[in-house]
Amino acid sequence: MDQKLPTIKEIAQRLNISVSTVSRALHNHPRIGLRTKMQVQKLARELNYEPNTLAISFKQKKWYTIGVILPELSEQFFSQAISGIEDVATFQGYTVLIGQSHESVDREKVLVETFRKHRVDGMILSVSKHTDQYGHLDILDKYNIPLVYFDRIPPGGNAPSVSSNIRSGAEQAVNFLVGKGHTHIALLKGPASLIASQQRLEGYEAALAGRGISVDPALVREIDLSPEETRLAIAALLALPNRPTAILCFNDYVCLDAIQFARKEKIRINEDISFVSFANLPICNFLDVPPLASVEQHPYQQGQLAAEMLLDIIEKRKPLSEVKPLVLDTELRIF
Amino acid sequence: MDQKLPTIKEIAQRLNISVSTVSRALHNHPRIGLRTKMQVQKLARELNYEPNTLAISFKQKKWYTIGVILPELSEQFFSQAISGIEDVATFQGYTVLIGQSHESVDREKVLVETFRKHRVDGMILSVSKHTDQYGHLDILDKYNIPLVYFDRIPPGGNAPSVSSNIRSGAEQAVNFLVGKGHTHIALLKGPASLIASQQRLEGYEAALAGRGISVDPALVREIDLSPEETRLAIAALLALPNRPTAILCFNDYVCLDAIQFARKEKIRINEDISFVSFANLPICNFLDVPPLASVEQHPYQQGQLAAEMLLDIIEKRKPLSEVKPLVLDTELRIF
DNA sequence: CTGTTAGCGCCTTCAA
DNA sequence: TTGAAGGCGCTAACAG
Repeated sequence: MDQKLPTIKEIAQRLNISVSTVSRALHNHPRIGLRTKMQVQKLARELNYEPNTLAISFKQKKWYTIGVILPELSEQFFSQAISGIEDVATFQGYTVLIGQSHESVDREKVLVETFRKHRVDGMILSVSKHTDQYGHLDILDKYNIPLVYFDRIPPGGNAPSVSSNIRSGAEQAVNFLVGKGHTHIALLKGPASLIASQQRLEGYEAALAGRGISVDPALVREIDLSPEETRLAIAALLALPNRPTAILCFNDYVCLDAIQFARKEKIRINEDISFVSFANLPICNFLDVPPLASVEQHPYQQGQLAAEMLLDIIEKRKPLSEVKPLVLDTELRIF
Repeated sequence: MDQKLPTIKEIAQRLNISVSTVSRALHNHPRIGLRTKMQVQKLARELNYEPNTLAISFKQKKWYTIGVILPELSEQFFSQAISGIEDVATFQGYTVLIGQSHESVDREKVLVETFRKHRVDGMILSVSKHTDQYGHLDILDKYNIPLVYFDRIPPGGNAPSVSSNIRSGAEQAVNFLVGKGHTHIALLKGPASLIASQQRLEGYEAALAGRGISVDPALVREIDLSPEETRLAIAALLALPNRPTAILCFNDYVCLDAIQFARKEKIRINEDISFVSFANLPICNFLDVPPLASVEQHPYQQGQLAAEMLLDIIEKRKPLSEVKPLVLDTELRIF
């Protein structure tokens, strides 16, 4: 039983030298006797010495850990993102604490508090879809805990963040549909609390305007992303005197729900009504009738960039004033 | 800027008492003056005092964190599991470090080492599908770091673990198919390194034997779960003089791949060949032609149980000798 | 080149 | 009921 791990103190005693010498030898300090250095390192190896990270964290008031709070890991968008975050963090010697808000503001608050109390060095967070106040996040500033928003970012402000250019993504999608001859295009936009909802609308309107098509407000439905509201929205759209011939969905999950409901109403998918959405999740590849196209948002890369941004701040490689929100271009994946 | 967080030392100074008194007052130590206690707690509240978890971790050699290593979070089975783990851990005051092996043994090793060096209090791990040696895991014993295997458990031994009764799940599935009139049932079993592969085979054979159907070895294909091998297996099965009329797939992802390939070969899904699989992932609900049935494995609950088991060990609520591998019953979800 | 000292924040004997 | 002292493992400023 290696129960007790060796400490530098032990090494020092065995070698009859001081702990500081051991510490320096272990760190390859320049002005240290070659002989002693060798001795120390040899013994350290023999004893299987490993620095106690807990002690180091304690001393340096830094625990080389970042906290990541995402709404829902079973959404592939977020699970791919966490991979990107994890890879970068690991590479830079950090570990990743994970927490899911499950779209609950309360859980989000609790998680932020927990991570703060655990003194993580920084956080990456996608706000829950119900988050419309940000006091629990602003507070992190006071504690000097850097925060990078990921994908779902709060309105206004220019806090550090990484997100995709949803507006142009929506334009790409609508232009694609118009190119296919559609003029009656509906939009399932998300809840007002997510600025990405507004951005979808802007892109949608801009694209239509660019093609000289007027916006029919009846075709724009706000939903909370739940299957139920999606169902209602689809029902409402189908009940319209002149139905849309295409629907741009908030994301692939909404799209799957929408397709399912539409199918129940005997709509022939991508014939009677064409579907286009956001995210381009792997799941789409398994559908026999996927949406016509989906806006790729590169979650893995976004995760990487968010982690890099956060670590830049933590390690002070960049002054905070130089850290700008990062907006990534999307591209339309056509099936 | 609250830059500097208050410490008990500060409180002590302001109140002209000793740190030990403060410490005790904060902990509601029995023999402490009511007046002093009140004073201390009041000031603590005013200063927004919060114990430094880093210091406490350091002192107690315990950092109230567990490490979880899973193959792939974008597989819903594992992302649901992590939710269960997270919920239990959070509830008991622990945080969760996450790492994905991405099915690479090397990454798995690195993660185990990283977490060990970070002195996590315990780990939960699903071995990668290529893991066939366990030295990197056995070593944790020496360091007194408890480990609970989750779902993918190593052969033999009775290390603490939580997994489903795959054998009986396979029986359920095969019986279901036999009930539908199938006698020619193929099995896509997984790699030999996963004991769950063998368990599938056992259940498959037992069920067939029970129904008086002889096992045709040509119908049992070992695959590594990659789409490519799935494709080859399907091709091989279709090339058989008398094709199977049903296929039991290793899990839903394999099943989706299999269905996709079969469809390309003009097979009518669940008519020419019926498909049944394991996991019952949410994704199945979005398929217009899902497998006929899928063996529900309750990943969320399994995650919870694994976390509870691990925390029982960590907190020594149970002697290690009493911690037995836990095998959960599955149930067949019919679509 | 190496040793001594002090301290990070907290808890826990041991004394008073 | 309270205080003083020591120590967890490591680093770093200050001395030789």
